[in-house]
Amino acid sequence: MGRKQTKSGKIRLTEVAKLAGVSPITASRFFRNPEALSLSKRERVDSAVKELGYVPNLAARALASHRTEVIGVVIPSLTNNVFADVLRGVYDSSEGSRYSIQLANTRYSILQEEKLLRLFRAQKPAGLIVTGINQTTESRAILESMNCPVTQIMEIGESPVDMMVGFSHYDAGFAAISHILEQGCRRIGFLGARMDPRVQRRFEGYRDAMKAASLFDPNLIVTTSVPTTVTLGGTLFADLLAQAPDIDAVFCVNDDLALGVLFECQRRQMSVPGDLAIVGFNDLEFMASAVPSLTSVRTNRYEMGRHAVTMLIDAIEGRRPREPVLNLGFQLMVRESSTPQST
Amino acid sequence: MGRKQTKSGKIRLTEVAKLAGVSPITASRFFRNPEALSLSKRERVDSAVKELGYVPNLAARALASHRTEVIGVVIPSLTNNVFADVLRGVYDSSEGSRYSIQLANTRYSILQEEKLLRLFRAQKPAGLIVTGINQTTESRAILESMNCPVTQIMEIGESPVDMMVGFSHYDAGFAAISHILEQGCRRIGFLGARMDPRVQRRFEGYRDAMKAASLFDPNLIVTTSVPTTVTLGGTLFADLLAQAPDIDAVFCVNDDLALGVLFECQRRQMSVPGDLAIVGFNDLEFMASAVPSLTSVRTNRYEMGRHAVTMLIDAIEGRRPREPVLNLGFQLMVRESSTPQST
DNA sequence: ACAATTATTGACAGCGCTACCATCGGATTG
DNA sequence: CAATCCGATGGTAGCGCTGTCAATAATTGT
Repeated sequence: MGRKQTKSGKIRLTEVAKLAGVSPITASRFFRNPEALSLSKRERVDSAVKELGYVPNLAARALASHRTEVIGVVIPSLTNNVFADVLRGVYDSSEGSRYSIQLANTRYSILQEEKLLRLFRAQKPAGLIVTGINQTTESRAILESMNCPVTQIMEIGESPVDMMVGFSHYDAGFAAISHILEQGCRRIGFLGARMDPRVQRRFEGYRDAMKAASLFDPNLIVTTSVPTTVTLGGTLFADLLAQAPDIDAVFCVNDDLALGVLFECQRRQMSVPGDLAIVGFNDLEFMASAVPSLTSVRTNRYEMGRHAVTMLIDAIEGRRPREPVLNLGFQLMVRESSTPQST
Repeated sequence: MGRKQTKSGKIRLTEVAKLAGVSPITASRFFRNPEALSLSKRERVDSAVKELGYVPNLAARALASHRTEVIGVVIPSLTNNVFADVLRGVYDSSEGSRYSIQLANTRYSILQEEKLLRLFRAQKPAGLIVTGINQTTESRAILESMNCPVTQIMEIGESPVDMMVGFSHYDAGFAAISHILEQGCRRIGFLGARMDPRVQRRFEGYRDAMKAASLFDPNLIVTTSVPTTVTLGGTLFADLLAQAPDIDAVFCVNDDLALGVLFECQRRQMSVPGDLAIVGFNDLEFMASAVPSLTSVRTNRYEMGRHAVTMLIDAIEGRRPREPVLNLGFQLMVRESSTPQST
C-alpha cells in the first residue's frame, strides 16, 4: 500500500461526520457556512468536533478549495515605529474577519521583496498588502500574476497595481517647509537617513519649496543611507552645522532624527526654537511630550492599516471600492519647536 | 466528472516533469533534495521549471508531506520596540535557512494567544517561538500537543514547554535597584505601565531589593495597566511626585517611561541626576543619546531572536541542544542619569 | 568477469478536504 | 392534487503533491 497507516489518534473530518451521524460534506459545511445546516445537525457536528478535539487541516482545505484565508502583508521594516502603527490598524480591522494576517519583512531589500512575493504567490493568499509604489518590474509582474486583490500602502501615485491607500509624501514635505518659511526661517537644513523612495519624495517637497522661495542651497542638505536612529540625528546635525553654521531651522525626514537634533541642541546649549526651529516627520507619540514639544507631520498610519485591510477584504468578497486610490492626507502638528514667537 | 477542468494555464509538477522528460517524483525531488538527482536531470528540470514558470503549490506539498517549512512566532506587541529587535534577530537567522517566518500578534491578550496557537496548530508549523512563560493551561496544552519544537523567549523559568531563551527579569530589576542604592539614593520610586508578567517580575526585583535595604514603601510605587508611552511616563511621574515628593530616584520599567520622566523633569526644572536619578529598562537606542544620557538595563534582544531560531532549527532537524534553557543575561548600562557625583 | 553494493529513478496510492452536481422531502402555488 | 420550488443533505471525484518501496542503472571489489 501507499504509506504507513494514518496515526490512530488522528481525527479527520470523516470521523467527526461519523460521530455526528452526518456526511463529511455536511461536517465541512459546518465550518464554512454553518447557517446552511439545520439547527439539529449543527449542534450534533459541534459537539462531535468538541468531543474529538478535531483540528481542521488547513493544507487540505487550501488544496481542495484553491484558496486560503490569509492576507499577506509585506513591509520593509519592523524596527521602524511607523510600521508598528500601520500594523496595529491592520490587525485591528482583520480581527473579527475570517482572514488571518501573515507578515513578511523585506528589510528594505528589493531582492528580499521579490523572494517574499514569490513565496506568497505559492501560498495563494486571499489578498496582499505591500508597502510603497516602487516595486521592481519583476515584483510588479508577480503581483499582477497573483490573481488576488492587492493594496499598496504608505503612499499614493499613478498606476496602482490594484488599490492604494496613502498620502503624498511630496506634499507633506512641501507643507512642512512652507510652515517653517512662514515662521520667518530662511536657512532651513534638511536631514535625511535611509533615503527610501518615500523619504526621497519628502526631500523633493523640501527642495521645491526651497526653490520656490529662492532659498535652495545644497549646503543645507545632509543625508545618509544608514538606518535612522536618534543618535544619528545628532551626528547628522553636527555635520550640518559644520557645513552651514548659519542655519535657523532643520527639517528631519523622521522623528527619531528630530529628537536626536533636539538632544544635540541641548548638548550645545542651543535654544529651540530660539536658535533653531525643528520639524520632524510622522508625529510619533513622543514628539508632543518633548521639551520643547516638537513639530511634526502627522501621517494617518493606523487608518492606513485599517483601510488597507477593509478595502482588501471588500475586494476579496467582490465589493470593490469605486475609487481604487484612497488619499488619507496628513496634518501638520505645529508645536513649540517651530514657533519662535511663542517662546 | 468532479469539477471544472483545471485552468488551462495552470502549471503542475506533472507538466514540468513531462517537459523535462522525467517522472513527477523526480521533478519533486529537484526541489527538496536536488543533490539526489543526476546533474543532467537536474539541469533538465531546472530549465523546464523556468520555461513554464512553475510555482509549486505549498498546500499540496504540506498535505502530502504532513509538514511545512514555517516557523511561527507569537509575540504580544508590534508597537513595543523591544520586539522589533527580537524580530530582527529572528529574521536574520532564519534568512538563508529553508524556513520562513510567520508572525502573529497577541496584543497582550491571553485569548488571542490561544486562538493564534490553535491556528498555528492547524497549519502544522515546523517550529514555534512564543513569548514568555505565562501561557494559560489551555495554551500550554496546545503547545504540548503540537508535535513540533517550541522555544519560549524573553525570559527564563522553571519547566519549559521545550526550550527557552531569555534572562531573569527579577535579577535585572534587582540589579538596577542595587545600582541606584549604591549611588546613595534612598527614596527610589517605581514607575510601571502595562504590568505584563515580565514587568511584574521586574517589580518583584525592585520590591525585594528595597525590602532588603529596609527602604520599601508602597507610596513609592505608581503603576497602571495602560500601554506605555513617553507621555505616560510624565504623567505617572507627576503622580509619583504628588504621592512621594521626597523621592530621589525613579526606576522605570521601560525606557519610554524614563524618557517621559526626563522630559517632565525638564518641564519642572528638576535637575537630573542632581535632584533625581533615572533608570530605565531595555536600553533602547535613544537612551545613550538623551541629555543627560539615561541609565538602563540592556537586554540582549537581538541575540534572543537569533538564538531562538537557531535552537529551533537545530531541534527541528534533530540536533537538540544539550541544555534546553539559555540564559542570555543583561547588562546594566550606567550613564549620567544615575551617577550624581559625575555631574 | 561476476556478485554485491550503491546511486538514480519511477509506480502507486493517498494526504484530508471541498466543488460540483444530484437528490430528496416538504412547503408553496395554481 | 399535481407542478414547482427551495433548503438541506449526500455521492463522487479529484486538488497537486510526496512517502514508500521496488526497479533499474552505475559502480565497486575480488
